[in-house]
Amino acid sequence: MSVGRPSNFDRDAAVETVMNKLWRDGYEASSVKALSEMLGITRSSFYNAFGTREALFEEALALYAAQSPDRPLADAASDVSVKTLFTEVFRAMCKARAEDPEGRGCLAVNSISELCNSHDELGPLLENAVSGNLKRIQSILQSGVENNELNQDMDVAATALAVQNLQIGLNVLSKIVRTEKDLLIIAETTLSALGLWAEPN
Amino acid sequence: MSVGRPSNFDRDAAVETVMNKLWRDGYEASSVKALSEMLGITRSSFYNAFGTREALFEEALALYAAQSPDRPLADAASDVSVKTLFTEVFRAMCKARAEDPEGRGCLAVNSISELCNSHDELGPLLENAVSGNLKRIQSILQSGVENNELNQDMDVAATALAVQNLQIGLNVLSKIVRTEKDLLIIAETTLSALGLWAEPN
DNA sequence: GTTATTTTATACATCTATGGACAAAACAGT
DNA sequence: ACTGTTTTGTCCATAGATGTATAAAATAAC
Repeated sequence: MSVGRPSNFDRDAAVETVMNKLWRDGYEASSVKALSEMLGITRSSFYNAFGTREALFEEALALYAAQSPDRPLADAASDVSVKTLFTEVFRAMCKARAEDPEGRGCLAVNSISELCNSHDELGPLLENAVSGNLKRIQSILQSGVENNELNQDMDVAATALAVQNLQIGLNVLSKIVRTEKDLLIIAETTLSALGLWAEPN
Repeated sequence: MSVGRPSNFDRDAAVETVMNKLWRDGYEASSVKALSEMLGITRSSFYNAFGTREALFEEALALYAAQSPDRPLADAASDVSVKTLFTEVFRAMCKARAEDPEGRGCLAVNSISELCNSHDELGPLLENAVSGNLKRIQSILQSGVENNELNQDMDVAATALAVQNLQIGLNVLSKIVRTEKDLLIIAETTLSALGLWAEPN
């Protein structure tokens, strides 16, 4: 154990707890007071352990990203089928969203909706996450075109935007459309139309 | 003028002011105190004039719906081209979202993201708005199939969900994608793929 | 001018929320 | 035991937020 008085709580577990609350209730609805009480610590310990609420948000978002259903898009090997990759990722997304008993959608998308163009620090952070996501989708599509898996005429930039839009829409709509079946219909209909669905109809 | 002491402010203008603040900052970030100060009235007058914050939210949302770019979907005549209708509505949406200097997206979608599955009264209200929207899209598509304008094989229910998802996604993404051109690319790419874009490519 | 009505103004009590200050507590190392 | 380090607990001052209660003000109707 390191030097100094030992901490009274599990920091990693705390970040996860906070992530789930931010996911459910949003950023502004999660005050330092509320978070501290939920963790069973004083605000004093909170500030000492996490610095600011913004900093903790960033930690929670990083944890979320590491376990998000679209994570395979981030570390995509170049040898798998592009259609299969998208199909599987959207399948996993629909399943995860439908299985969440609280219907919280996606922490990142929720935060974009709440904070972009209104929070000075976190807004730009989320914008960067979105443009990073777009670049990954685009480069996956590009590799599919180069592999001859996708149509040579595909407008990669346009299609990437459409796929990202599908992703964001699904994550919002999953708060209301609560069955995996209906979410899958959205994903399959749109991806099929874009020429990106792996299974034969 | 009616009986009693005359009001000190323009109620209709107040609802519009509140609508714009809710649009920009969201529901929870718009306290009765903040709204009252913004309107230049006391909280006393606020409660007297509007009842509760929830009630005022409903008024603001109704005002928003009446001037929203997707309003043509609500009062669609049955004799216009379905493709043209969707194309024009999405064109107008892209234009409106890009032109908003504050990048606020859509009040309804923002509120769905913030309040669905967390606010007891407004959550269900927004859910109903979404399902009403879906029904309108669906009935427009249905009329297009019956008019032989659209493919007879079209899965109307699935396509309606996909269109609604496009709509919701665009409204969120418009907070980050700030040019009308890029928003139009998303709309055109997706609607074209779904067989719902009016112009030849 | 009196009455009824409605809005406005002020006060109240209570709770939330923030962030810093400072001392006390609990450890590791020596 | 002593030192240095880190966490904890407590207090502080200030501001935001809510909803109600009560009185005062401003009008229309009569």
